[in-house]
Amino acid sequence: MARRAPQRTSGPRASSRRDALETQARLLDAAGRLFAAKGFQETSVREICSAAEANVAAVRHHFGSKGGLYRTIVLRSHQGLLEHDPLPRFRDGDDPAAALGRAIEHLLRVTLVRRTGHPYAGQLFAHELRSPTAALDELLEKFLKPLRAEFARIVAALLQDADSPRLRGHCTTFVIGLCVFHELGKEPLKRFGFPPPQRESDVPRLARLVTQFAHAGILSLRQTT
Amino acid sequence: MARRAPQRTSGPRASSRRDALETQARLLDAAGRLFAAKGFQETSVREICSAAEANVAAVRHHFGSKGGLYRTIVLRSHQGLLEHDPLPRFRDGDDPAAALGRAIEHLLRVTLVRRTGHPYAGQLFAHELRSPTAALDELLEKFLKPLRAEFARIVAALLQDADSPRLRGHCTTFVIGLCVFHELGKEPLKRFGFPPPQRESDVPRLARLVTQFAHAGILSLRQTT
DNA sequence: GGCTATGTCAAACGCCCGTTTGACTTATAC
DNA sequence: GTATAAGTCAAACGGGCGTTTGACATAGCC
Repeated sequence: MARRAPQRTSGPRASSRRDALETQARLLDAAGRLFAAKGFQETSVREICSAAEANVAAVRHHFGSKGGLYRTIVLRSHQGLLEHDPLPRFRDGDDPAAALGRAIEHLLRVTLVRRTGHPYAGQLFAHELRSPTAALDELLEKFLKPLRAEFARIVAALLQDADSPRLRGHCTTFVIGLCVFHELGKEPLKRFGFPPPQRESDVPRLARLVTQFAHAGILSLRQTT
Repeated sequence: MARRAPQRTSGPRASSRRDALETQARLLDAAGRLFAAKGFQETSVREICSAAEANVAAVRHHFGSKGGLYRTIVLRSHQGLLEHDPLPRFRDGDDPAAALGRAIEHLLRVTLVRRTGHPYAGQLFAHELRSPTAALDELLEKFLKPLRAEFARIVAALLQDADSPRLRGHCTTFVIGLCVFHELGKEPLKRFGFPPPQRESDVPRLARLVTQFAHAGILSLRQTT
């Protein structure tokens, strides 16, 4: 059971606190990129550490575990999202149609485009929608719940007298689905020649189409049987 | 390196061709259920064989590999789908609004409800949409492509003079997204208190809402800027 | 009878996974 | 100077995975 002593092959390495922060940063960067591209389950610790030029034990040392690293990334992405792209608030008296347009453009943007401050939030979020894990109810609670509530308020204003919990719920699901499907169904859409926009500048055009479509849909449900 | 001889613990088992078919059937049944519930990657061969009361080697013997078993299941599900729930065809002269309603109800039904003849097709399809693998382009080609083409023809008829490849493509994506999102986003929807219908009898009501919403949305895009 | 093909089984193979170990190096505190 | 804490590293641990092995049992055929 005698453990062979590790043999130093290269020269001595620095190990100050500053190096530690750099290692953490490299791990966060590589892991964020890989988790966003392939999801938690499909990304291995060895893969992350290889990309980050770090030792596998660094994950445990700095983040406790693979899950801890992932949680850190999701949390920071969400934090960056809140800071750089706050959800536009719909206030009483605002034009609900305009608010719908703003909310849809916002959701499409943060879902599809790599934004500074939270470059992977959209893809991480999409992976969580696809297959939520226990560790990530937090994301649903902190991000998706307020987002859905915001859409629901706009939808309620548009439905006017026809508003009811059931109808509002369905409409809200429809609108969010219209936006999120572009990311969720990205792969099949690509294969059929309709790749969702990835550039900032292409979002408004799609947002206008979705908004017009959704707005007309909601209004039509005011006269429902 | 001497391999210990396997010791028979229970009495002799029959091993006729009829038994073989039964074993295959048990494997297909258990694997279909598990693959549909958890996806290919997250389901292990040992798990399948345990549920099917079969030996792990049976998978290789009857289907070549785990992938072969999965391919068989996807293929049979698609076959059953074609036989039991053929896609309603939109013919020239049909009312496009009615055709849209039929197509939407069809897609919601086969996606959400466990149908006899292909009980797992919808969920298997959703798993493939989430994370397609090379082995399953076949499903996209055989099922999703004709489906999308059918929706596209209905959309084109509804758009009338405003029809263009780009607008038709977007509208088609919107409509399919509206239907499929109920399955793709099932988990979050459940957590927010809006579980998608699982019973046959609940589908028409949702289908009517989606159809009205989508119909109004498409018509509104006839006057686009 | 004997022969072959087919099916089943427990056990093992080889690989990859996340995690852990313990020696080593360095920065900081006393 | 010495002790302590922090960081890095190669190597191993323990377990799950899909797959493979080879003995054994049975069915159909000569």
